[in-house]
Order: sequence, then C-alpha cells, then structure tokens
Amino acid sequence: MKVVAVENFEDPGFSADLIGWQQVHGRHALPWQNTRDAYLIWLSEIMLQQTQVSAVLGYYARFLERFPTLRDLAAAPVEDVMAQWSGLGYYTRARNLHKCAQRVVAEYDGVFPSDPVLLAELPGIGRSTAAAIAAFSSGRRAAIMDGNVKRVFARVFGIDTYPGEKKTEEAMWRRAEALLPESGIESYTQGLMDMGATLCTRSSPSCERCPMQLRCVAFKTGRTKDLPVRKPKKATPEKHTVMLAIVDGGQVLLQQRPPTGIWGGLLSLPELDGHIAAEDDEVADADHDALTLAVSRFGEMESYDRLSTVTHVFTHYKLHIAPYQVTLARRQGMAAEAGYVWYDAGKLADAALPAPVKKLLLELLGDRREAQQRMF
DNA sequence: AATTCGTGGTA
DNA sequence: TTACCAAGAAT
Repeated sequence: MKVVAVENFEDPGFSADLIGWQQVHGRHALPWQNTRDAYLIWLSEIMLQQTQVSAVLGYYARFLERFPTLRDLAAAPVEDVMAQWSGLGYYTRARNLHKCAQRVVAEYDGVFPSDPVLLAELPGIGRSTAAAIAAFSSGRRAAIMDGNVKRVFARVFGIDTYPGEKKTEEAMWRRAEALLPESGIESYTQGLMDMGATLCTRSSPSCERCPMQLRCVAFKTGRTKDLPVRKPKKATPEKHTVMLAIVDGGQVLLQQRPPTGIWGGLLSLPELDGHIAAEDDEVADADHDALTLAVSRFGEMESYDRLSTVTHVFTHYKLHIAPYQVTLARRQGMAAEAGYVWYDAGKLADAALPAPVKKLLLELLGDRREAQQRMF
C-alpha cells in the first residue's frame, strides 16, 4: 500500500502576524486603494500583472481620465484603448481589458460579479487576479498567487524547487488556500503584496523588519539569497528586422500589426520582408534594390537614410531594428489596404506604438540631425 | 506543460 | 554589460 504524505499547511499565526504588520507598516495610499469600486480595482490589477507599481502609476491616472467609468471603456474604440496602453507592454492585456468591459456591461449590466470563479471566466482575469479583485472589492475569501507570494512562501517555508514548475506551483496554491484567514482578507491579501514588494524583495531583503523572521526557514538557515530558486536560464535568441520610416508631407506611413504575436494590435513602422540587416551600422549593398522595390508600393522614392540600429531587449529575445528614413518624390497608390495608414507626425506621441518605435520616431521627427549617411 | 507575450529598474 | 524579473494570462 502506498503511503501518501499528508500536507498540513495550516498556520493561523501566519495570517495573524501578516495582517497586524500590514495594518501598521503596509501601503494604504495607492491610487486604487481605499475604494470598493470594482472597476478601479480591476483596472489596477490588470495593469499590475507582471508590472511594478512605479511603472503603472502614470498610466493608471491617464487611463481613468480618458475612461472614467466601465461604460466609457466598453463604448470606446479599441484603438483608443491601445493608444492609452502604448508603452506599458503585454498588449493582449489591453485587448482583453476592452473585451472584458464589454462583457461585464452585456452580461452583468455593468456590475462586476463578486464570485471569483465567475470573475476568472472573463477575458484577462485568471485565478489570482480574480481572487484579488474579489477580495478588495467584495471582501471575498480567496487566494492570490503572484511573484510576491511565491517569493515569500519560498523563503518562509523553505521551498527549494523552482516555483515555475507545475508541481511546485500547485503545492503553493494549496498552501495559499490553507493559510487564508477567517476574517480580514483585504489586509491579508494586501499584506502579502506589501511584504513581497517592500520587505521580502528579490535582492537584499529587510529581514530585520520582517514579521515572519522567527518562522522564516530561509532566514534561520541563511538561505534568503538562494530562495526562491532561480529560473533555469537559456540562451536568448537574437532577431533582426528592417523598418521603413517613410515620411511625406508631415505624415509617416504606419501599419497595423496582426492581433497576435509581438506588439499585437499596435501600429508600427512597415517592415522589410526577408533579411537584409547588414551587421550593425554597415550599409549593405543589397539594401538599395530591396528598398526601392518595397517603397514602390507607396510612391516614388526620392532618397533614403540609414539610421542607427536600435536594439530592443525583450524577456525572451533580443531584436535588432535597422531603420531607414525614406522620402518620397510623390505619394502613389494604396495606403489604406493591409492596414496601412498615413499618420500625422504631430500626433505620434499619442499613437498606439511599441515603445522603441515611438522613441525612434519622436527622435527622428524632432531632430533630423540624427539622420546619417545621405544616399543617392 | 512549456512558451509566448513588453518594458524599465536593479545589481 | 549582462542577467534577472515584477500585483500572470493565454495558448
């Protein structure tokens, strides 16, 4: 007969100590706190997915200024939502945010459900986000599982397997459920986040101020530096692309990207199919013919400048962008098809562009001296 | 189940 | 400079 180890994750002292600490030393003045408005809380939780508080603050304020209520958001064109999200990253979040707003209006008459199971059925809301929304907006007793919780649990309970591994994560979920307090779910949930963000940080945690010090396995055994176990690293691939900044009459030609994939749904510069990409800033001889052909779809090319290569680092690969500035002798034909659009240069700051493309264009059109190597 | 999704801060 | 990763979800 197989003997199964019985888990006993219960520990009433954990939640009691955490709640007590949060109420004295936790954060209480963030823009999405001190409210039970599910719209305000939901928006913050989506923006905060894989994103630090400091990066969200400005976006959160601007977003609410543009979309004050859930119905404003649901009624807005998705392009406006993407534009507000431009620069924040993980753009599927913005598309799902818009879809979710429309579903809550259509299916729940504009009122978010309080049941975390129902919340998790909405686009962009997973198990953890659903629990956070339900706890903060309705006081519902549900467990979150984010980077903070994984780091705190790994250290306090001495979990020395990689949290990204399914077995480990499932065990952490069971532990999170078992540790939930009978009351005070708001302070408890906020406390987990606050501890992870302000005390139990990745590097140099402030153990001397930690309410969990006496029970923390990592502290007691001197392993705070080694826990949680790091993600196994692998070589990040490098990709190359050529972008065309075709400028004409105070406008630049942009192209809508497909809804899935990198920068999904955003506007961006048209890219040259196939390779070219001479290494670094060397100019490839082959560029000239390929450029002439590509640009011929939009007009008659007058001249082009090879601009400095932009390297953009993603989590999972590195992208080298070789940009060309192109001027036209005359505009010709089809810009409307295939999602092409002539965009006023003066409005670029508000466009739904990827961060490196927006930066490139603002620098280019704000300071033409950046251009190099006049050709022809 | 392992990948794929951005961006900016930190050491 | 490079590596890591933050209030994760979707596929």
